[in-house]
Amino acid sequence: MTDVARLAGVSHQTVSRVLNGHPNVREQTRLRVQAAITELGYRPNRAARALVTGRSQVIGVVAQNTTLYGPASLLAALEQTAAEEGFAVTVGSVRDLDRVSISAAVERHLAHRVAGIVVIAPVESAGEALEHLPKDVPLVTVDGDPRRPMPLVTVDQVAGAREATRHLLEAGHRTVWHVSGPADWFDSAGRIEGWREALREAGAEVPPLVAADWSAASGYRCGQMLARMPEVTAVFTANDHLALGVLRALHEYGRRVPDDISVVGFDDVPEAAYFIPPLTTVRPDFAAVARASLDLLLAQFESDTVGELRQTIAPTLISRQSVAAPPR
Amino acid sequence: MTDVARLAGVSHQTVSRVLNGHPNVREQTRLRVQAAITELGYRPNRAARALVTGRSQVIGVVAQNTTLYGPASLLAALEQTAAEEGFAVTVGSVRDLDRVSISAAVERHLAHRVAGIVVIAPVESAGEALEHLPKDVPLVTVDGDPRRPMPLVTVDQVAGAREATRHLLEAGHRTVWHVSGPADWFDSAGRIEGWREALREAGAEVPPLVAADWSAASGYRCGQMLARMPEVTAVFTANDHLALGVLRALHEYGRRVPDDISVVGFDDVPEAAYFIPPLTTVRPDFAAVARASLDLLLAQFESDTVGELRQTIAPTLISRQSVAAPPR
DNA sequence: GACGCCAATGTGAGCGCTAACAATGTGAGC
DNA sequence: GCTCACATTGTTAGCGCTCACATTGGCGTC
Repeated sequence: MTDVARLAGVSHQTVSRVLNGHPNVREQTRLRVQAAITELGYRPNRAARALVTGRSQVIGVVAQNTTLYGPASLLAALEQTAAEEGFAVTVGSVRDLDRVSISAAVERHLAHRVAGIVVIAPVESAGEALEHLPKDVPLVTVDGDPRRPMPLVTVDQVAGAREATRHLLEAGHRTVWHVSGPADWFDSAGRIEGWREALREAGAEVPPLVAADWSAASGYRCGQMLARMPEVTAVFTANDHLALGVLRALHEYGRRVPDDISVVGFDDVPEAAYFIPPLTTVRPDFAAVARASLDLLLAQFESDTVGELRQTIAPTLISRQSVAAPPR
Repeated sequence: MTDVARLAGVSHQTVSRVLNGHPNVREQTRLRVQAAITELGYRPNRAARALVTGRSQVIGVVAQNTTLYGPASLLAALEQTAAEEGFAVTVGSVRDLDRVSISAAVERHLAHRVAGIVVIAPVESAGEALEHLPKDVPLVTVDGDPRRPMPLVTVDQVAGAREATRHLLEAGHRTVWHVSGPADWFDSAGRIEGWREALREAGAEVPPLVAADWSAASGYRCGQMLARMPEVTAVFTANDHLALGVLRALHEYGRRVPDDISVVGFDDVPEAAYFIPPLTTVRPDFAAVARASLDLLLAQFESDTVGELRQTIAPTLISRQSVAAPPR
């Protein structure tokens, strides 16, 4: 920086002002400084800036399994959005979403003086951890516990599930079965709730819940059960991979989709359109979630609004060929 | 740090020594300092350390589309491995893998004074960019151009493809068709090469290449073509999503898998075992790739071995039910 | 007992930057 | 022409840490 200043014939402070887009710099000076920067290939040291300002232009993300489609998409969207705002993103993935692991990951981020933290905390066990975190950095939870008083962005699971279920009822099915995600995920809970609500609203009978995890494997096992129950004509699965497993089981038992049984998934993974048959599913808007999360962080940077701030992102039903009227 | 020093009754330098595990500190002193750290909830400021040492404990990753299964898995594995070594990972995703975008992403990482950079550079256009990068930071490419003299870690695409093809030939097929990935990806090129080699070695006829991209959609379109060609009895697709598209097309045209046509994929995505039928595929070892990449970086930290260092990770064939003998 | 050696600790400087304030220059207004 | 306000630039002091070197004390050696 000193070199740049010397070459441009100004003080280092003026260089700093140019770098930070300070208003009171003469146009001519600015150009001279920029020329010097280019000529020397100067690159500001963000570590030094972080030291003096106490905040780096980095946002920390805490997530559990960034291999799953949902978290991976969200992470990518966050990175994209953050980059647009001039922030870098560091990932702190975590083996389990328990209190100790989350605290450790947050501590790691704090040691780097990140400007803010996004915690993807979709399970029960994460909730408590978040309340006991140091309060000295803006924090937003995604898919977190709706009952806790923290800045939170979530996909509207209830609305999505309700829409999926209603879609099946409107196709003429008397009721809809649900293969749910793991019991401790808020996503599961929300989807179950939406499913139940839609059934109740329509006055339909609520069949027993079929509990699974998120994997195609467990979907397959549940599918083997459902396939042998002739009264099952419509299934809403908590995600697309479960749907895939169900589809395969139904196929093996010779039950045709959608002729004999209709299936709706959740997530709209890119290959859902190429399942056999193409899957009707619910698409969450990850970009919007990322945008909202970042906005909530940015808002906290400006004012210290410790907020009950909350954003809910509505998902969209994507209609394909896995839904039809029930057999008569 | 000063506070900790005062509370422990030592100098700030001694605190620093304890923090960095320096040898010449009396055990008793170390304990006193650690007690003070705990009591005050002191957390070292890594930005300050980065400033004085000129390197932060952060590794920058440049990648294009971290939503795809391969890159996402690799990123997660890198993060995991880096964490074990005490490094954080920041992601710099990039819209296109051209020279300008890559340079910009690398520059962003350099501004943060990352300790090293991993570039996931699976396409032709990335190669040139990498040679013109500033040399002042250790850098490793993953899935990059094998012809360029840089530290490189790759999955052995050729070996994987050869194994997949041979597996089909050994099942009795006269030849194997290949649905390839995008032409400018090294992954595609390697898989094509392995496929050709295996056919030649077996003295089998080499059918025309069917070129696609990585998506299930394009697999579906290629599948529609292959389904109508009665002489096609075995297909090796460049990834599992292509296989999914092919499977659906074959299904629609009434060609049974594996009875009429056998299919092998590449990647072993988690749901591949639940395709209809379960997909025989080739599984790359992302954890090993991550490990090797990090080792190559760490090696560069220690000595300034500007290396022709190169690591190739062999993938494994996972045999499921999408392969059988050809119809007679 | 003087000496040297080494382990353990302290001291001072400075990494590259920004914040706060000080010091200039410039033009309008009288 | 002088003053004042304001735009522009410079100066100084750290941010929290590590590095290089200085200092202290204990112990073995001759």
